[in-house]
Amino acid sequence: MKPGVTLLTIGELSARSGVAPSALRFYEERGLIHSVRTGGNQRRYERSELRRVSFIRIAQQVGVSLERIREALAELPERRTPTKADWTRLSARWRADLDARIALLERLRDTLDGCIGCGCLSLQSCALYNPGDQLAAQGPGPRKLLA
Amino acid sequence: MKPGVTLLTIGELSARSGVAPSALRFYEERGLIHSVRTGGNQRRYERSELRRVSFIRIAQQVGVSLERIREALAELPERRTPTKADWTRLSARWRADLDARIALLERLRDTLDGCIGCGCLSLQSCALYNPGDQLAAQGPGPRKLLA
DNA sequence: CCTTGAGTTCAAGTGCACTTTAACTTGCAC
DNA sequence: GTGCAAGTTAAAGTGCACTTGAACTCAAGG
Repeated sequence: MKPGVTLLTIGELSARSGVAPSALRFYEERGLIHSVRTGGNQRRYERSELRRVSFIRIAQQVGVSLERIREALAELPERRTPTKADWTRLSARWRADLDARIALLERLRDTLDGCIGCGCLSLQSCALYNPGDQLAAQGPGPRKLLA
Repeated sequence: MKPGVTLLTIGELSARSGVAPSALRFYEERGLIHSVRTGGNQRRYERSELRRVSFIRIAQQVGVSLERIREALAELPERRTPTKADWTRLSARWRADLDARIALLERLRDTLDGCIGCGCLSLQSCALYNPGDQLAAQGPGPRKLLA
């Protein structure tokens, strides 16, 4: 066994990432991660896939859809460990989005208290709910939350 | 017509809140909002319901589930405009949660850049992904994201 | 060898948050 | 009083992110 070429089984990747095997297969189906196959058709994962999986989970935690994550990961080299430049590109792309989400959360936190005194959370005047009618204009549904 | 008792139709509430009528009926079915009925069985909403709807949408934007929102709203007086104390209670309840979500987002934003240099996003060492193994221990699935 | 736990595929099922459809009724404007 | 947009219900459908089940194969220890 050549050192450094230790591939992970799906069970091992699952254990190390905390993601169910079924979810890992699902991610692969959707093109978010990749595997090589053994002679007996079993999946084997390179260690770099662990990094991808962790990235997927982190992004999900903050509400990014799998499709958006797939797009982002598609810009990383398909099977090789990403370089500094790869991560920098991805980071820059998402920064505005993350900043916006942070701002929204902070507004909610700060305004929940603030509104208590100001009679807020009435649509006409609430700066939180109605920052330029932008939110309402985007239509209903959780589908569009990060659009 | 007594002044101050202007009830809203579902269409009006929809227009003012930016939430589809079907969603409003759905919220009512789930006990998040309430209506009174006309002789002909049509819904009429008090103005205070507008405040509830806006609250629902804001909370959804930051990833709170309808069930959690329902619980929160259940602590507000069912049909009456909430008092300062009502909002304060609700705000205090959610504060820790919101703070945690903000912290996670900020960590992702700051660490995405940081990890570029530190070889991070490998599960062993990444403080973002693995703050005390807490996230992984919570199991997979977007269902539990805010549990 | 043989057992057994881990892995495989494909199809169907689940939970959430709604939307759509169909068939029907109300209520305001003229 | 009549027309028609806006309202009503119940049931089925949709999109996302998975999970579960059935039926089967692989791989490593005793």
